[in-house]
Amino acid sequence: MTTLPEVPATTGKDFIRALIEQDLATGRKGNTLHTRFPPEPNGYLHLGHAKSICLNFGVAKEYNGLCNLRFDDTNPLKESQEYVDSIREDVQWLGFDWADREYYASDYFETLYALAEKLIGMGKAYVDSLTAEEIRAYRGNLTVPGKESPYRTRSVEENLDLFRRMRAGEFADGQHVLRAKIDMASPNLVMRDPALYRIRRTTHHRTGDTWCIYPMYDYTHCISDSLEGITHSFCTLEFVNNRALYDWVLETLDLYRSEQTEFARLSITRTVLSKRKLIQLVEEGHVKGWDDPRMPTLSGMRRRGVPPEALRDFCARIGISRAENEVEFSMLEFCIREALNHTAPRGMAVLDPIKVVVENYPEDQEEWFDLPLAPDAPEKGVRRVPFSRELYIERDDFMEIPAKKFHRLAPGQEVRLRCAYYITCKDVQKDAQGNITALICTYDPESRGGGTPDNRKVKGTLHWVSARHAKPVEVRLYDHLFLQDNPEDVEEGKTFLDVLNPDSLRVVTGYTDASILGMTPGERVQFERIGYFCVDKDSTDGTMVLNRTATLKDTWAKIVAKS
RNA sequence: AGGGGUGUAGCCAAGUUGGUAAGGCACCGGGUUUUGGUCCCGUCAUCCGAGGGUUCGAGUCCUUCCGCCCCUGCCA
Repeated sequence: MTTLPEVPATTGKDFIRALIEQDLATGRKGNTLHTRFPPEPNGYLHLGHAKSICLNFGVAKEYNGLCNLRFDDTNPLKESQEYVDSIREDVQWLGFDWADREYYASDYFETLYALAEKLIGMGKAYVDSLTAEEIRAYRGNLTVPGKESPYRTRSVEENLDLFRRMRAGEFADGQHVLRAKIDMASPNLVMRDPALYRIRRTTHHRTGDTWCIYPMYDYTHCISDSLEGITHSFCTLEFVNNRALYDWVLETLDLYRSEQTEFARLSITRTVLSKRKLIQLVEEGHVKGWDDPRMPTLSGMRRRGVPPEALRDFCARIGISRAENEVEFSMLEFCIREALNHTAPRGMAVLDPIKVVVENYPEDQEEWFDLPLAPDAPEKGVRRVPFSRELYIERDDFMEIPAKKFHRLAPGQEVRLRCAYYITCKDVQKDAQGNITALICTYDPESRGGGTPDNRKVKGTLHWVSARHAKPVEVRLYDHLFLQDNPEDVEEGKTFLDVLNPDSLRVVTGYTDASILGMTPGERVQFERIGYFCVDKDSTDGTMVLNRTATLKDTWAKIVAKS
């Protein structure tokens, strides 16, 4: 028997997985894949990060490699422990584990500093004393090459002395900066003597006041990757230009060559994902916090009731490529429903009640019906729901003058109450203003359980709640935060805030049976014919609060919309 | 304008030595159904940003052009 060389089946895979398989097959980067997820702790993680997390941790898992969690904490002005904590929680919640490989760029400050001195010694870095404005002016622009700083020719000794004194705190913020000596005429602006270190007298959330100089991203990231033995360093497309510097630093310093590969960042219709805009939504009070269920943050979606597997599935479905993209929100919605359909137990609740009086049902009688928790898996058991003479059904499940194809309740029409009885509407009661106050119906005792001996068909099945047993709950109905697909696409003088959806949150009182009250925060339920809901942490002993995670697909609404 | 990236259906996205356009979402049509949910089946690119060329044959090779995105932080 002959063993043919393994030909990596790269077809159908995204370009990153194809790259990995090839590298693993050729041994070009060794035999163990090592990636990292490198967030800056300056905000909460959102859907865009989920794509990166699923990529980095995902490929590590698929190819038997490792993925580190590394905080890119080089700018103490914007970073804080609060963000570190939320990030750790969110990555874990998404379902990934970094074991003991939790690193911080700040762990490498001492090494980074030593390597900077080495660069100076090699004549590859110098201390510049130009002001920030001057540096900007000297940089030139897209078409005009930059000019060299007059301080570019300082001796190694002078540079070393100055740099050490920068560290020692002898200078004011902004007085000096350490720059790489590369090429002020490079067509790639990133290579025009980029800053490596700046002076910043700010307390760092981890290193405290140990340092008053902090390394820049471009210098820190590649070295951190290298020190951790990262084989593949994935980042988004806006860093393509920075790759030249990433490679320059590692090559010049003769360090292990981690390799950067870029992919397109995620954008989704009806939402914004830029950190700046997300912060603005929170700070200006357009939402109630980072974990507001309308936010595209992982904490927001978690609170909304979105299961982590839905997000992982979503990331798998959208794929990875280098083309700019804007994924339709419906794709996410599909993944959420798909995950919830299999896992959320069923229940019944009426959100906009109208009373039904079953006039031939004994006033003092009550009975209990079994509602399957999972219609497609009867073995999962049932929910016992009480039935009595007076019930609530949904207001829009009744039409006095039924529209075409409307097969719910209407005068003279018979419908099924889910798992209970068939009822027929006999009369409509109204108040002085003409508002419907109650529907007088009769039931067919033969239809107990929702079917009849004569196998008579009814066209509609309605959800219901026994009025006497109904428990009020606060229901928060969420809708898109923005009115248009692309919230950034606004006319001159307007911003994304001008297209905020004023009805993104509607709070109503819903009615359900007592079994629902036993649920605890985070628990999910599908209210049949309405949608998926999740118990909110705002729930108290007195009132339960439910967040609507997603509606069910509504074919009837579509028919109505068309006519 | 200099450098870089990218263009396959409404959206995402496969397509790796050139051989005659995967899959998913959405949409539309039909079936099943005690959720107008789920599930099932079917339709949906004579065409791959545009033009020219090479070839028996091109989304794939060559060439010209066009669109969109990124880069002028002591942010990441």
